[in-house]
Amino acid sequence: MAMTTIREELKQKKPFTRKSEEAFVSLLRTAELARRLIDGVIEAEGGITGQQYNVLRILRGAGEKGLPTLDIVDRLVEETPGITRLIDRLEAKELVTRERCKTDRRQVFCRITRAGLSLLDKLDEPLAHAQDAALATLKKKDVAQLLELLDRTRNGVYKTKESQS
Amino acid sequence: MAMTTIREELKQKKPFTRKSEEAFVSLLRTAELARRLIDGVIEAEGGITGQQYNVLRILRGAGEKGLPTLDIVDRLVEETPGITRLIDRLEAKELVTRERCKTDRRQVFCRITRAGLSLLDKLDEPLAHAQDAALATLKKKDVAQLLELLDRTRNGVYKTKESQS
DNA sequence: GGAATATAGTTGACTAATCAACTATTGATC
DNA sequence: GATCAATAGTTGATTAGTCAACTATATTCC
Repeated sequence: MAMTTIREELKQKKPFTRKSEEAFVSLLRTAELARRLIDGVIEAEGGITGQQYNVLRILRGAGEKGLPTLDIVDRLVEETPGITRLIDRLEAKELVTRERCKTDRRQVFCRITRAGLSLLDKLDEPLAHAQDAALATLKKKDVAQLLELLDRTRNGVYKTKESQS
Repeated sequence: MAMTTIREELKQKKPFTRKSEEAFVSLLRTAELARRLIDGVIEAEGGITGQQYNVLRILRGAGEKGLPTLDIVDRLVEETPGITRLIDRLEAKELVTRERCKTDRRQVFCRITRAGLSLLDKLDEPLAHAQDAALATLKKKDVAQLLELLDRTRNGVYKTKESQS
């Protein structure tokens, strides 16, 4: 079966009256499916959630010295106010460690553990495979185009948000 | 300030090694921001969540006879197993009614109320405004292109999911 | 150097999402 | 027409997300 347009997929009788609405719905729907695909792989292979994986990736990128708790939030794909408890869970699984900073005792530095790193290693290949497969029908040029359009969309969303406050 | 690429936005030091990963991250991030923008408008103007709004829209489209509970799930932008309690909340707010079907007593038909319809009416304009504003920098052709690329991405995700099972 | 303010993070209360197990009803099969 | 399986929806238990209030530490500025 070949599902194509967002309208067919959501079984809508009438076409969208506004293209901007159609674009929003399609964007949200596509991202939701992509997220479930990725989270499924992460859960199956690593036993952690997508958010937890995202934190581990950020901490891998941060290296030896780690990162203060709230700096992690800024780098998350999906921001959350529940960062403390998210990291609690990662600490319980011994995938990260926390240590209060000596020069500024308000800050708590988070670091990824050896076990965390090897969990990420284990996930690299299956994730790459799923992502490549999902975008296999898009040519290089198409992916570049998609990236550019998404960049512009984000900037538009930011501007709209600013103009509201 | 002009945030542009996803890499800058998430403060990544190194560029993505795979374009497919970059596309996934950008897609998820962009959709997340779009969702928060839309949900913010819906919450501010209507006092309901984005999911609840989505259900009301579906029931408006279904018309007089309403729709069985589980048929709503298939039409949701973001599927949820919590449909029963989602509709419980809408019923508590008197935005929908439920009635057991007489010919098949397993099914429960959900219908939008007068109050539900007028809440949707109230939201139409501010939502259209926000969506149009967010995509204002994209030309007609760009939006069409974005829609097409998202359609193809969804199909790729579906195929990948199938091949996993 | 002491009061006011800002920053970093945690906690509690509440709401919502998820998964599995369950009830009720209908349809299929022999 | 009794049994077995399928469908429609609900409920309970667990986990996770959200918002506001709070503690502790650091900075500012008179």
